Amino acid sequence: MSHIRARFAPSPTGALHIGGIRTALYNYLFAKKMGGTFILRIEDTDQTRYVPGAEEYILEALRWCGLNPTEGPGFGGDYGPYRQSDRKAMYAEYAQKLVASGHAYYAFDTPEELDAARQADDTFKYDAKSRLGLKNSLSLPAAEVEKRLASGEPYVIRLKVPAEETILVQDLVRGEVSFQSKELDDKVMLKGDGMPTYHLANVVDDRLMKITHVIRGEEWLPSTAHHVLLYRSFGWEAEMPQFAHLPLILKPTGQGKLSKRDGMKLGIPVFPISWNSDNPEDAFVGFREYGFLPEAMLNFLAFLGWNPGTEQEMFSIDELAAAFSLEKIGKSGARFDFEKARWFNQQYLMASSNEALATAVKPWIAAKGHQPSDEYLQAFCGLMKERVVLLSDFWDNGAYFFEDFSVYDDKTIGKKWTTESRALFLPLLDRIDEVANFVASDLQANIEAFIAEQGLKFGDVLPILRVGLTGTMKGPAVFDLMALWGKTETRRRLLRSFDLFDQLLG
RNA sequence: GGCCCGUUCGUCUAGGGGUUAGGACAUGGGAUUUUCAUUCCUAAAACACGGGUUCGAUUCCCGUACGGGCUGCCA
Repeated sequence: MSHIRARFAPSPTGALHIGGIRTALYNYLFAKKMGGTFILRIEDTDQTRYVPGAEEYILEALRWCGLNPTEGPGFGGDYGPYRQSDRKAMYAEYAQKLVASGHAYYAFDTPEELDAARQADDTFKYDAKSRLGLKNSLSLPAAEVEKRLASGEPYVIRLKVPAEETILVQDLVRGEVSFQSKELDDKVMLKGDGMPTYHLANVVDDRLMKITHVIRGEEWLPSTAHHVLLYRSFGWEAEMPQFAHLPLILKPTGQGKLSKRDGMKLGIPVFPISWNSDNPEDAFVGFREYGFLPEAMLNFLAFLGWNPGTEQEMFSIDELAAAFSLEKIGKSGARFDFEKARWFNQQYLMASSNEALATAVKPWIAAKGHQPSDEYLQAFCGLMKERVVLLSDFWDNGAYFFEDFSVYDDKTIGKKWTTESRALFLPLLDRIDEVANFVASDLQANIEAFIAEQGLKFGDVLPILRVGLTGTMKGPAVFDLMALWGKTETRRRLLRSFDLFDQLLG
C-alpha cells in the first residue's frame, strides 16, 4: 500500500452523533498513524433528507474535535468535488457503463408498485428470481424499453446481481465474511431523480478518490457484498479498498444501537456539539456545551471499541495515533458509558495547566456576567480543578469566587454559630488583619495559634470561616482562599456573613 | 422470517490450550485531609450454555441460546 487514504463520509441529514465522531476519529487516527491522508466527503445524495445547516454542523464538530481533514469541501484537495451532489453527472455516467456492460439494467417499477409487492409478500426481493416478472429492460422487449426511455418515463438503474455466486469480503476487523449472491437483491444504483444511491456513489467516489481503506460502522457490513460486486462489475476488484467495519456503539441502558433520542431520554449528551432547532424534540445538547474538553471526549471515544493492549488509559491525540491499529479494534458492540466519559474529563481537567483551564473556563464565567482578570481566573482554576468533573462545575461549585452568595449552608451554621460567636470571631478577624505576610502558611499558623490560645478546636472555628467565606462546606482550603482574596476582601466577606448568621439566631 | 456479525466482572476491556483470568469506570470498606475533592490501600465482581478436538479448554471447531445489524428509488 503506497499511500493510505481514508475517508469520513457523513450524510448531512442532521446532527452527527457520537458514533459518527468515533468513525471520523478512527479514520483520522489510522491516516495519521500511516502517514496518510484523511478525507472528508459529504454524502448528500438524498435530496429528501437534506437538512440545512447539517454540513456546517459536521464541519464545526470536526473542528472542535481537532479532526481536521486534509482534503474535503473547503479544505482543498486534488480529487474534488467532495460533495456528492456536486458530482451528480459522474454517477449517471458510471451507471450507464454498468448497463452497457450488462451488469445493470433499467427498471420502471414505481415505488408504489414495489410497496404493493412487499405488502403482498414480505419476503419479496427484487432479484434474479423475480426480476423477469417485473418491469425492466431485462423483462421487457427492447423496443418497449426504448419507447419508455424516449418518452421520458422515470426509471432507476439496478445492479444485476448474479444468481448463484459466493462473495467473499475480507474485513480487517472480522476476517473473511461470505455471502451468497442469491440472498442479495438487485440494489438501485441510480435513483429516479438522477442521483445515485449510497452504494454506487461510495464505490465510484472511493475509486476516483483513490481511497485505500474504508473504515465505517458495522451497519454497512451486509451491503458490502453489493459493493464488492460493483467493484467487480467495473473491473476494479484488484484495486478495491480494504474494509474495516467498526462495532456499533450501544445504548447506555437496554439494547440497541445508540440513537439521537437516547441522550434526551437520559439527560446526557450523545452529540459532540449542540444542535439547535425550533422543534424542541429535535434540539440536542452537545458534549461541548455540557462542559467536556474535546481531548477527553476523544480519549473516551477511542476506547469504545479499541484498546491498545496496554494498561495506559490517558492518551493525547498524538499518542492515540501512534498507538492505533485496525487489528486492535474489537468485534462486539460497546455500550456508551457516560460515567466513564465524565471520569476522562475529570482526569483531563486535573491534568491541565491553570493557564489552559482559565482559557477554557473564561467563557463559562463570562456567560454569568463576570470578567475576572486572567490572573484571578488562573488562581481560581488552580484551586478548583481537583474538585470538578465538567467545565460547568467551575461555576456551579465556585460561583462565590465571583459574587456574594445568597444561600449558604445554614445547617452547619445553625450548629456552630451561637450568641457568643461574634464576640469570639471579631478578635479572630483582628488577628487575621495582623498577619503581615498574607499567605496560606502564615494564615494557618496564626489561626492555629489563636485556636490554641482560646482553648478551641479546629471544628469550632474552621467551618464558620469556610461557610462565612464561601457559603458552602465544600471547597478549597480556607487558608488558600484567604490568601487569594487578601485582607480586605476576607474581612468584608466574613463580616457580611456574620450579619447573615446572626439572623439565624433571631 | 431470511441473511450477516457478535458473546471475558454491572460497564469498557487485556489475555490466550495449562494464568491466583490482569487493568479501568462504577460500587463497598479503610487511611490521609479542618470541609469537599484529590491521593493511597482494600473488598466484592467475569470467561453464556451444550457437545466435540486435546493429556488439558475460557482460549480451537460445531451447535444452541441470547444480543446486535441489515433486509428502501435512506445513508
